[in-house]
Amino acid sequence: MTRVLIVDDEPQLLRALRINLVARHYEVAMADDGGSALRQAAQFHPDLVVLDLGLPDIDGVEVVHGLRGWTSVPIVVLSGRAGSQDKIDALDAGADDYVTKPFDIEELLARIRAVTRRASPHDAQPAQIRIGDRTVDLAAKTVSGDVRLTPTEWRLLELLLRNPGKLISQRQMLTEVWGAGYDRETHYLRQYMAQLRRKLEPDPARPAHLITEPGMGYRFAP
Amino acid sequence: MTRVLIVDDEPQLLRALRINLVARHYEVAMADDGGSALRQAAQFHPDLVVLDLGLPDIDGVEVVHGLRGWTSVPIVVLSGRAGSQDKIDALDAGADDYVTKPFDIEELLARIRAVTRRASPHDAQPAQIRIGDRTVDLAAKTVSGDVRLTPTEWRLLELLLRNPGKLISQRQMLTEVWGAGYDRETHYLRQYMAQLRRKLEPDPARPAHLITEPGMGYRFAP
DNA sequence: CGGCGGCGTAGGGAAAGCGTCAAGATGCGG
DNA sequence: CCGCATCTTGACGCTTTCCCTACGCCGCCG
Repeated sequence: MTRVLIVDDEPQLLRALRINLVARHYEVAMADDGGSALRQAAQFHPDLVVLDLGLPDIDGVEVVHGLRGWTSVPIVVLSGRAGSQDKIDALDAGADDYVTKPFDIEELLARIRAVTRRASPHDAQPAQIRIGDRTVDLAAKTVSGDVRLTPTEWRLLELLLRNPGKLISQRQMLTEVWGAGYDRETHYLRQYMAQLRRKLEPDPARPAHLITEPGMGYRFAP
Repeated sequence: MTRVLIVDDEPQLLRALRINLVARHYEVAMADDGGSALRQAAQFHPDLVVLDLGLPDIDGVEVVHGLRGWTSVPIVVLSGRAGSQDKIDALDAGADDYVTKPFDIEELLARIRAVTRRASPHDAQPAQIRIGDRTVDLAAKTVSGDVRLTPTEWRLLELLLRNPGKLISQRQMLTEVWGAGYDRETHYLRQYMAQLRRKLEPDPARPAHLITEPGMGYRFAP
């Protein structure tokens, strides 16, 4: 299920979008200014952000910058301003698409489908991954043997499993799982890596797949 | 250099786009109907396709289908038709963006940058460097043969490997790895270069790739 | 021949980083 | 309002890594 964060200061537009998206089985979160948008993005971890440029507190382009500092989530910008320079600024700041108001809701949905499809090609690859004697399915969010993981554990595990063999730095893990501003909280990592090892490793005391690289980060060894 | 295939049946628009793209250091190929577009795409292997919907032979949406059958190259559609249904059809066929004529050339270029930026990190293949019988991957921070390096060793090795064949002065190594103020601590270098040789060189006593230039610095010989 | 500067090797103590246990917040659904 | 699951925070041994000192080797030059 695709998770969408809608950011707009007009309640009726917010409401209209939410209804349309929920009807199409999107999971929706909402924000009505730039500050709460950035906070929501860190907490909600959307797969897509629909962002109005005309916000009461921060300029929309700044919100794009703020998001791009730590995530590559697709961003579709809405705006009343139809000028070319506005579009260029938003796109070059890191937005993926730019739609001018008033817009046709069906067109917006098609553009949402387009950027979402482009951003998630990893759904095509086999989602079944073996860790010791357990099997993890990232798409179905299941682990064999009646093991259950919390949302945070899933985000952390997914990040590691999507980059098999590659070292993931502590900074990257912290910003991608907990959001920007958490780069120093390294003991969150120790805490949750320990949990994952307890739940997944055959011998949690001697991890064979979720490997620590001291001073740098962690690595998933297939 | 990004390779772009432009498909349009109006010679003057074709020409205008080519000039603008070449000026921005894109590599450009052109086609003026659907058939030659598909043929060109197969031969030229573009990183981006700019596609006019109104072609003399095949409908543009069919061209999108034809391309999507075998490639995921980004497609930006141009069209004179501004109706929502046209946009939806093109986007759902697999296009990444839809621009209605007449359009501002700068806006088109910004949209080209946006879709290219989104698609390009995909073809990033691991940069592997050979040292003797070992293979080093700087991105994944791995060395073949179960060799592990410490953070300081990685910083030092990375500096040398990113400048193959080039002499790196002791001063530069010390300031970049240990920070300003450590210019005199040359014995740190001896210490860690010895470690790297032990871990990477086939015969650590006779280094063939991590080479000392007495009194000056060190050099990586590929 | 003997001092000297630059280099390579070895080992030990200090510090930073890590794993673990445990308990205090927090949020959610009943 | 309470209980439960989850997320934070704190404290304490243990391991890895880093920093530092000491020593041997080699070529150069007086």
